[in-house]
Order: sequence, then structure tokens, then C-alpha cells
Amino acid sequence: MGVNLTHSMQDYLKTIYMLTADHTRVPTTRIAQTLNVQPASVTSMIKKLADCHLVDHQSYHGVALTESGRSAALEMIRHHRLLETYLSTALGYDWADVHEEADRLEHYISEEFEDRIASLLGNPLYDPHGDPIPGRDGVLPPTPRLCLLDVPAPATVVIRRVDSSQRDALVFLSTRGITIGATCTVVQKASSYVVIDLAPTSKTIRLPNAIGQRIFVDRV
Amino acid sequence: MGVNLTHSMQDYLKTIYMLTADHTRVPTTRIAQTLNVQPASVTSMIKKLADCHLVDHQSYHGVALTESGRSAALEMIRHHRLLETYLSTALGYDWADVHEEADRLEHYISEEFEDRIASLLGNPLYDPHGDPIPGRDGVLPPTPRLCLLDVPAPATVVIRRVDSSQRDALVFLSTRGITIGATCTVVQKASSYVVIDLAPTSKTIRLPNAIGQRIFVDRV
DNA sequence: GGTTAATTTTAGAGATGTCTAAATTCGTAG
DNA sequence: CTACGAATTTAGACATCTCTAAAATTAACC
Ligand SMILES: [Mn+2]
Ligand SMILES: [Mn+2]
Ligand SMILES: [Mn+2]
Ligand SMILES: [Mn+2]
Repeated sequence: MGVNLTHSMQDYLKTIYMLTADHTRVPTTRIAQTLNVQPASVTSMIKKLADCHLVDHQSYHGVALTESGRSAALEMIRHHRLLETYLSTALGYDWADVHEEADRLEHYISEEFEDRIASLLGNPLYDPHGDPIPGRDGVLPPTPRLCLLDVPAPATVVIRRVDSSQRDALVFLSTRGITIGATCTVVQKASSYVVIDLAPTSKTIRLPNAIGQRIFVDRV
Repeated sequence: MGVNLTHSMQDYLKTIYMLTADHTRVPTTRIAQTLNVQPASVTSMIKKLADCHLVDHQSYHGVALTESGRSAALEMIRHHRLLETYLSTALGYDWADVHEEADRLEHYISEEFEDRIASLLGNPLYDPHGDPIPGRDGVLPPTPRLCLLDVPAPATVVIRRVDSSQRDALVFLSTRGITIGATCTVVQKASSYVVIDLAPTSKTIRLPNAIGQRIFVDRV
């Protein structure tokens, strides 16, 4: 039973994990949309995962991960985020390009490979987008959640995380020098945009809300 | 048609390439043994490869690569040997451990990944076992072919390549400090073994013919 | 509470890559 | 030159993961 997970099983587990961050059950259709497959395909994979005790499936009422399903998902997320960090730090990839490569390789690296890149990187806690990297023990560092748009106007913040789900936004940000760890001052808040001064150059940047929404910070 | 090759198709092409180094056709059974599958499975895969014009199959008379089959095989061998070199050089893998990891990853790295590790390694011509790495253009550097056992007794040589097909032999050699690029002097040749002095320490090592057979050198 | 629309599951099929068992072909030994 | 044994292919099956189309279930509205 469930020791050897196929590439597909791992993708489903990872997706279910992501979609159940709020600890509720996730409906079939949601998984289908995310993985770009038909709902019928999801149902049949869910059955297989349930047979392996990786998910809890209640017919017509969605699915949730079991403890072992959660572990398997976190293992895959660890691979993904370590790979992204490695591709960025050691191989010079742009942060907009790491996802695609990591999403394939995550299924095929060995535990030795995982350990070696983790160790070379100094066992990092966050990936290039600021997403937390689960430890080998499955413990997840805290996710930066304070949104740039929720910071009142005159305030200095450090950029801790960006939403990495849209490549365009990542390119927009890196083009303007906005990266994880950068310090900036929020100088003006309008209804549809926010203006920041980016340290150390004090370059002034106007960010549309659609972008500001995707940036998470710590106040200094 | 043959643009997108599956993992399996790539493994078959690589295997056929390896088994046709002598430019003859290779029989079905030989491929089956190498890939640990049944001859019937080889026949059905060969048909598919022939449909894609990657191999030339004459029923009951074996198979050979076409030009495009050869290119695809060399592309996979380039991935494999670059990965082995990278795992060894950048991640500190032992040369006995690189094969297994590279054999999986070779199918899943992108051309960008290939280019980046090649460039970081300084576009190496040989992998950690001394096997030649095909260029992006498919050109293969020369394979060191002078066997240690064929060198007359008092002679100084540089170790250029070892047969990497048996893990045990690789462990045996690295345990004794024998690596690619090492210089040694052949001091005695007996019928069942050869004695060498390994520079720079002048450590004397007696190698059984079964091992010596697997070492290829350049005379100095 | 019954009807209806959306969601979900079931049923059946195709693609891929493997297997076993049976049939075919080849080459050689008598 | 024929018959035999080995190699190879064919035939039919199974596992995996996907699809489309049809049936079943749910939930919500009147
Ligand atoms: Mn994936
Ligand atoms: Mn990321
Ligand atoms: Mn392989
Ligand atoms: Mn090698």
C-alpha cells in the first residue's frame, strides 16, 4: 500500500494540500480546475488515493488529506521549494522561471539530492518567493501574511513574500528591482494604487493594487 | 511524429545507441536483457520507434538507429554525463553514486538546466568516469581506449577512463585513491594482476586483472 | 416537499508500456 | 534439404491515467 506514489498521485496530493489551507474539504471540481483535468478523472484518482489511506473521501462531499497524505504533500512541497531556491541561488535562474523546472524535477530527485542541496543552501526556511520550506520533519516555518495594501501610509517595511502564481507579476516586480528582503517605505496610498520608495536607491515606484495585493511584508 | 519522446522511448534509444557502438545492428534479446524487460515488450517499442523514424527495424534481423534516433540518444547521453559531472563536482556525490541519480533526472531536465550546468562546469568534455560528453551539436570527444593491461611493464600513465558499469569496481578504485587524471607507474605485470605506484604518494597497489581491465590510460 | 440545475460519480473507451503464452521465422545441424 | 531449437513477433491481457457521455446525487428555490 501507499509507499510508492506515482507522479500523478503526488501532484494530486500537493494540489489538495494547497486547496485545503483553510482546513476545509475541497470539492472535486476545484481540484479538476487546478490540475487541468476533467472532474471524472479527479474522482477516479481520489478513489485510488483513498484506497491508500492518503485522503478521506466522502462521496459528493469533497476530499481532505489524512495525516499520511499531508506528509506526502509536504515532502513534495519541500522538494519543490528547495529546488526553486537551488535553481535561483546556485544556477542563476530568474525567480519567474524556477517554478516550471521545479515542478517537474520535484518528483524525481532522491532524498540524497534533497539533503545535499538543502545543506549547500544552509537549510533555508524560505524559497525565492518567500514561501516557507517544510523541514524534513514536516514542520512549516510561518508564512508572511501582512499584505502591503494593509499597511497604513507612512511606514517602512521589508518585503517577505510575493504571490508566485502569476508569472507576469513576478516579471513586473523583478524588472523594478523588487525582491524578497528588500526594504521600502510606503509613501502614499490611493484607492487603486500604492506608491513606495525602494531602498537603498530610494527609487519611487507606483504599484497598482493588483500587484500590491500580491506582496507581503514585515513592518520595521 | 517523433518530437516528444517519452521516458521509455528515450531509454530504448540510449540503450540501442550503447549496444550499437560497433555500428552493427542489435538483436531484440540484447535490448531486452539490458533494459530488464521481456523481448515482446522490446518488439512493441521498436515498432513505435520505427513509426517515428527513430530506428530502422528489419523484422527478425535487429534494429539500428537512424540519424534522428542517434541525435536523440546523444542528447540523452549528454544529459546523463553532464548530470553525473555536476552531481560529482557541485554536489559532492561519490562517483559510484552518480549514475542512478543521473539516469532518472536525464529525462526531466530542461535545455536551460542543461546549458546552465554545462556552463557552470566550464563545458566539460568528460564525465567523472572519463566517458566523453557529447556537445550540444552531437559531437563526441574521443574515448580513451588504451587499456591499463595493454601497457608494457615499466611505464608511466595517466588514468583517463574507467568502466563505470559495475558499482563494486568503482568503490574498489575510489577507496584506493584511483581517480580520473591520476598519474601512476606500472611497475610489474603478472599473469593475473598488475602492480602500480600511484602518484603523488607512490603508494603501491596490486590490481587484479578483473579491475585492470576496466581502466584506460594515456601514456606519458 | 417537489422540481431543477449544478456537481459528482459511473461506465466505457483510448493511449502507453508492460506482461505471458502462442505462433512465426530463421539458421544451422544432421 | 529438412527438421529442430532459438530468436522474434503476434495476440491478448493488465495497470495507469486520462477522456467523453450518461446516470446519480445534492442543494436550493419555489
Ligand atoms: Mn508536479
Ligand atoms: Mn515558490
Ligand atoms: Mn534513464
Ligand atoms: Mn558516467
